[in-house]
Amino acid sequence: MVLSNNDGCVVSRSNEAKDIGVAMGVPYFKVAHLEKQKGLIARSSNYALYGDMSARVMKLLGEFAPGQEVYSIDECFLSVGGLPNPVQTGRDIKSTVKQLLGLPVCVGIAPTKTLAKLSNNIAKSTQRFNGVFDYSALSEEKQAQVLKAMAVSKVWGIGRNLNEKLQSRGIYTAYDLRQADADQIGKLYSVVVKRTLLELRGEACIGLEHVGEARKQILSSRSFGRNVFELSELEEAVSQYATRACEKLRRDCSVTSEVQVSVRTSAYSDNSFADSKVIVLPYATDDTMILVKAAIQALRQVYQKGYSYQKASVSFGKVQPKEGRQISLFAPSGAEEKSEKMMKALDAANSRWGRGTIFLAAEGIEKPWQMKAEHKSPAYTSDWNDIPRVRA
DNA sequence: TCTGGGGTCCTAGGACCC
DNA sequence: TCTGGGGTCCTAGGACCC
Repeated sequence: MVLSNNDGCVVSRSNEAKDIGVAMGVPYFKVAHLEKQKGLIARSSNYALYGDMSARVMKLLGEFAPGQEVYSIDECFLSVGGLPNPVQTGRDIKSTVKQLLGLPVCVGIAPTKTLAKLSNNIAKSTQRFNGVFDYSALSEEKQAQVLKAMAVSKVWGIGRNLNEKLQSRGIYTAYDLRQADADQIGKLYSVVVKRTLLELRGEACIGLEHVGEARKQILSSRSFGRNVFELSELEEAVSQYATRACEKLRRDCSVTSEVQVSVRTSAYSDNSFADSKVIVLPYATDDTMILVKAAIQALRQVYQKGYSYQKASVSFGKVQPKEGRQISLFAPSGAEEKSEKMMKALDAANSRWGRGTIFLAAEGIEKPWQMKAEHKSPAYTSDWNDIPRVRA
C-alpha cells in the first residue's frame, strides 16, 4: 500500500492489501499492525518516481492519437475520432505501454469524456474485456444495460453530496440520470449536472483541454512531521512552502499579486484553531524573496501563541501570465532586471544540482518540523544514486 | 400610490476531481 | 502519539457602473 504525505493515510492498495482488509483512506496507524501480522508492506509517497513514470507514459500515449489531454498523473484523454479502428488502437496502447514501460493500463472508448471514464472503469473491473472496452460499438439495448448496472455515484462529476440528492429523487443509476429531464435537472442542481446528463446521452459538452495551460491558483501545503508551537518554526515552514510555490509559479511563466497563508491545528484536537490571512502586493511578481517576505508577514498576523499547529499552507491567488503584466510604477529602476537574473540563477542551480542547492536561510537548516516519509522507495528513474543495480 | 434597466466585477462558499 | 495535497468550476449575493 502507498501512504499519503507525512505517512498519514492509505491512498493506494494492491489487491493483496485489499484482501487482508486495508480500506481506502484509513489512517496508517490503524493498519500498521498488519505489517507484522500479515506481511503488509507500506511505502511513502514517492512523487519523483511517479512523476517521472507518468511523464513517460503520457509521452508515449500522445503518439497514438492526434489530440491528448493529460488529466491527472495517471489518466489522459485521447481523441480517436479520426482513427479507423479505435479498439485496435486501444489494444496497441496497452501492449506498447506494457512492453516499453512495464505498466498495465486500461482503455475506455466512447463519444464523450464522461462515457469514456465510465467505459474505462468497466475495462478495469471486468476481466474478459482484457483492459479495452468500447462503449460506442454497443447496440442501444446493450448501452442501456451498461448504464443500468452503473451506480450514479460512480459517474464522473457525481460526488457524495449530489449522489444523496439524486437518490432522494429516485435517481440511482447512470441510466436513471440519462433518462431524466435535462432542463429540470439543470434547474434543480446546476449546469454541471445537466452537462453530465447530456454527456451520458452521447452529447459531448466537455471538450478536450489544451495541455500546458497555466494554473489560476498555486498552493503549497504540508502537514508537519510533529506538532509545532513556535512562530519561528512556522516561519521556516512557510518560507519553504512559499519557495516551492514560487518554483511552480516560474515554471508556468506566471506572476502573482496575492499571497495567502493558512495555519491550523489538527481537526481532531480538542483545542482547535484555524485561520488565514491574505496579503495583496502592489504589483505582481515571481520573485521568491518578495513573496516569502509577504508570506511571513501574513503568518505573523495570523499566528496565535498557545496552539499546537499541525499544518500550514501558502497559496497564490490572482495568478496571471508574466508576459503582458502591469509592471510597477514605483519600483526602483533596475530592480526588475536584477530580480529576473537572480531567479534565473537560482532555478538553474537547483535544477542542475538538485532542489535545495541554493535556498533562503529563512527556510531553516535542521527543519525539525519536516514531514515524515519513513518508508520511501528509491527514486529509481530520477536520481543517479538510486538507479537500480542489475548486478553487483 | 407609483421610484428603471442592463450590465460587470468580485468574493465566499460549495461541489467536484485525482 | 499517529488522520494528505493540489487543483477546477459554478453560484449567489453584494457593490458598483452608466
